[in-house]
Amino acid sequence: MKIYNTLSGQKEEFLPRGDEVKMYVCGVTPYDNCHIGHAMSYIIFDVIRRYLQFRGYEVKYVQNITDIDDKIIDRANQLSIPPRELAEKYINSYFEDIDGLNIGRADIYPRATGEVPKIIEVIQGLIDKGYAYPAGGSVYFRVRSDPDYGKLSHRSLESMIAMECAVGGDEKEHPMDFALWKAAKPGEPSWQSPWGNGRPGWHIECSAMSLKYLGDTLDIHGGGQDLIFPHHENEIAQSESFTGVKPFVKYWLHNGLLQLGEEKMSKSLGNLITIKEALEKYSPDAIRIFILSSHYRSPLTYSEEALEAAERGADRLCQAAYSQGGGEKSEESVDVESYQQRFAAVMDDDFNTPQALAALFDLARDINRANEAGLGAVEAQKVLLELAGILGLDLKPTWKLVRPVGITSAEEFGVPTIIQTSGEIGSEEYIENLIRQRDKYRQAKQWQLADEIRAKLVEMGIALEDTPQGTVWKQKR
RNA sequence: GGCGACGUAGCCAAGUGGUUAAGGCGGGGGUCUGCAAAACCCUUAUUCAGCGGUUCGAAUCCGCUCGUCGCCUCCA
Repeated sequence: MKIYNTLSGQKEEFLPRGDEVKMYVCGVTPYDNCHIGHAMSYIIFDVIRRYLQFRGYEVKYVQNITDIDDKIIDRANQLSIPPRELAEKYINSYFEDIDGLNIGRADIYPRATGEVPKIIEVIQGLIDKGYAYPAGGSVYFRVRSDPDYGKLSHRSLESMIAMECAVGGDEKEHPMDFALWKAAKPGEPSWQSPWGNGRPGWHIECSAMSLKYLGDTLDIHGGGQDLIFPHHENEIAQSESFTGVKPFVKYWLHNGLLQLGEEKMSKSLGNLITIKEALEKYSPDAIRIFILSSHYRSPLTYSEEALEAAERGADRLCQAAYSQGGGEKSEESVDVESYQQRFAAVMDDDFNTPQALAALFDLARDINRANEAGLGAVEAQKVLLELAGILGLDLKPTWKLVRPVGITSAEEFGVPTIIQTSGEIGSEEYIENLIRQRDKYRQAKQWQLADEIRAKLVEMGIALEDTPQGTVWKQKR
C-alpha cells in the first residue's frame, strides 16, 4: 500500500511500526455547528480507517476536542453562557452529525480541558530542556531551538519572517515563537500551573494527547491542509523536542479543502453549509459519494448539482444491491474476484476513492446485466455491499413492496373518478391503499384512472415502479 | 513578496510517457412496459487552458504565457 506523505511530498510504502496502526486526526473546536468542509475531512479519514481495517490492520483512532479556546470564550460571552455549556452543546451536535453521516466513532475523544495535567507536564519538560520559556505568565516555544522547524510546511524561518506578519507579544524572544500556555485574562476559565493561572495554547493539546494515548510516534496523523502550518508544524516541534524521538509522525496526511463558490468554506468567512442542512436535503450516502468522487488531496467545490448527481448515483448502487433476478439459474455469472482486486488495487494507491467508486458502478452494471439475463448475482450483490461498506456507504433499501391484489367484485370500479382511501393523508397506510386501488384499476385495464392515482402520488413525492413481484414505492428525497 | 496546488466532454471527476482518455450526472437513439419508472444496449472529448521544447512517441516531462485556488493569521 502506498500513501502520500506531506512531510516527504511523495507517495511512500505504508509500513506501520507495530501491529496496531496508531492514528490521530485533528478534531473540532465546538463553538458552532460543523459544516460540510468538516464532513469532508472526517469522511475521508473514516474511509482510510475502514480500509486499513479491511486490509487486516488493527487501528487505534484518537481524535481530540478543543473545548477551550479564544473562539469558544468569545462566543460564550456573546451568549452570556459559560464556555463549558457552549462547548457541550456543540460537542453533542458534532456527534449527531458524524452519526448521521455514518462516520465511525474514534476510539478516544480526549478533551483539552480534561488533559491539563499532561499538558503542563509536557510544557514543563520543554522548559527544562531549554525549548520553551515563561514570559509574563505565558509560556512560549522557542522556534530557534528547533533546527527542523519548517520541515513539514517546507519553509524556512527566514521566509516566515520575510512577510512582516510577525504579530504581537513583545514578551516573545522571536516573532515566530508560539504560545504553549496562555496567561489567564480576567473572567476567563483558567487552570493553575507553575507559571500562574492560565490555559493551554492551541497546539500543545495535540502533542500531549497523542503522546499520552498513542505513544511517542504515531503512524498516521491527519487533518485538513489548512492545518499544515502552523498547527502541525508546531506539533512536530513540541513533540520531537519533548521526547527526543523522531519522527513524531510517520505519515502526515492532509485532505484538500472544500470550496463554496470561489472561496474555501470556513467558519470565519461564514460561507458555509452545515452538515445538518446538507442532511436535510441529501442522504448520507449521497454526501459521501460526492466527497469520495474526487481524490482526497484535491480541493472540491460544493454544488447542489454535484450533490444531486451523487444522490442519483447512490440510488443506482442501492437498486443494484437489492434488485431481484427473474431467472432460476443460480449459477454465479459475475466475476466478483476481479472487482475485489480492482477495488483493493486502487485503494492501495493512496486511497483512490474515485476509482474505487468507478469499480462499484461497474459492478452494479454487471449485477443488473446478470439479473436481466436471469443469471445469478447474489454473490456479486454481497460483494457490492461489502465494498461499499468500506467507503461507509450503507446502500439501505428505500423501496417498499406492495403486493398485487385480486379483483373481488366489479363494484369496486363503480365510482371510479373519486380517489378515496383510508389512513391518515400522507401516511404509509394511505399511500399503500392508494397503490392497491391503482392496482385494481390496472387489472381492470382502467389505465386513465390508474394513471390519475400515480400522478397524485408523484405530486406527493412518491415514486412508483411496477415489477413482476408487485408495485414498489419510495419517498423521493 | 515567499511556498504550494490546479486548469481533462454540457456538469462533476479519474488517469501523470506508449493498445479504444475511467466512472457518475445530464443529453440523444433503441429494447422492455398498457403507459411510465427502473434496468439493459448504442451514442455523447480524434482530444486533455494556450504557445514552444525534450522524445521514435506526451494529457502525462521541461520552459513560458493566461486563468483559478490554497497556505504564509483562527480554520477540517
